[in-house]
Amino acid sequence: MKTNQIYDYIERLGNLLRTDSRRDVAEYGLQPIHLEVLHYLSLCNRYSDTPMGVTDYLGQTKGTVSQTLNVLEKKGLLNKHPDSRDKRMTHLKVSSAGKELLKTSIPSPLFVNACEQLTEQSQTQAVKVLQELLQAIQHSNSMKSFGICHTCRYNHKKEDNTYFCELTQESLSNEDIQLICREHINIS
Amino acid sequence: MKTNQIYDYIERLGNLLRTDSRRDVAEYGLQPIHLEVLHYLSLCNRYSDTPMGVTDYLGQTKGTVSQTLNVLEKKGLLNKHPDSRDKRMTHLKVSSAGKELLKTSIPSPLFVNACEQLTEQSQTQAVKVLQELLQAIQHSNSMKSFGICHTCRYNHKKEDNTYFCELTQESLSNEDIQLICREHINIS
DNA sequence: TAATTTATGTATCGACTCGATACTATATTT
DNA sequence: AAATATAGTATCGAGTCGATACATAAATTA
Repeated sequence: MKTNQIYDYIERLGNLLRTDSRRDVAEYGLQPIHLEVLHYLSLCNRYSDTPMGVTDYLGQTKGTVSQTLNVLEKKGLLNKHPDSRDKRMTHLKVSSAGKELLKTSIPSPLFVNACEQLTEQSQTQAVKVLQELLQAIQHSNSMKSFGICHTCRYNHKKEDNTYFCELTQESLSNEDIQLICREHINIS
Repeated sequence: MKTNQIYDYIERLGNLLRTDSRRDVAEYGLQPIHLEVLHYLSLCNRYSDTPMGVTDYLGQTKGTVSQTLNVLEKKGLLNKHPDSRDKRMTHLKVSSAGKELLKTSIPSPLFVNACEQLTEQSQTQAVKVLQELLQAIQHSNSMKSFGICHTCRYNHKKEDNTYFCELTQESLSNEDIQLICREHINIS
């Protein structure tokens, strides 16, 4: 069992990335959490781009998330769009300024420098191992997985090469199925 | 290049661990950062157990660290010992209550659950890959490595099987060389 | 030796996160 | 139609964090 070693490395890496992120976004008057929210919103699908989606993903309370979103909106990094059917819901779209910020800050320059030093083989192994670890954490603690449609139980490929979600009963495009979803449940 | 994928996984894992840690230590009236400080102090050697050591490790300002340490001292999780030679310095020792807290909280139950699901081979690979990644980050950004003596340029094994640090010019015991050091510089 | 510079650490302030609580409004269920 | 569940907001207090200013001790230099 190498639990301790692995934990220490993950904790250390997470700390370094967070510290670096703090330094990086300070000039925009932002906090690490703001960048993480934008990052999530840039990756998730239309079922998941709501305050509750962010709440589930980041594991904070909805009140906290509400405040964070207000900051992002005031800074013009985010736009709110009321849902047309369910008037309780709000969809959150990253603005062009927000996308610009993400482009320069994620992945952090610190991290890009480092990854370039690794061999292609090491990188492939890293992806595999990290994915395995993340899935183990999510599965053994019955957490939401926030995966993409490709690995989701609800996703069906239709004869015309488009996709269909059994949960929402909606067709999904090729772009759709590459986004992460808060309703995602692993196939296996 | 899998930079984006690897970054996303590390960020996600770091977030999950941090969120879990927040929930975990809340009942003691603590924050994630407090546990991280205690964790560091439980792993570092006598050259590194000072407020400046913590400052370098966590990448915060010394003012911030000073406050954090006061909280830990007030809670009885930490004791301060003035250095006998250099009167500017203070050594920080985790108290027995602090050690007890660490034992139950690190690694987090969430993480232990997950690691037990991984094969021995996966764990070995994880350690290897994460170590490689961490070293790449530290090296390509000329950061301090905070490694243990075994991998340090300053460390020499003597004929009687004890160790000697060329930097501090002091003998080191078998226990000493398993602790992390803020002066550590990789051999290679 | 004396003066200067550097290093360690503390104190205080303002901006901000975060959770808790209370609240409104809309959907859904009974 | 009434009760309940869901999505989101508003506000408060405790606490992090960086910046600035400050005190003391050590190291360097003149």
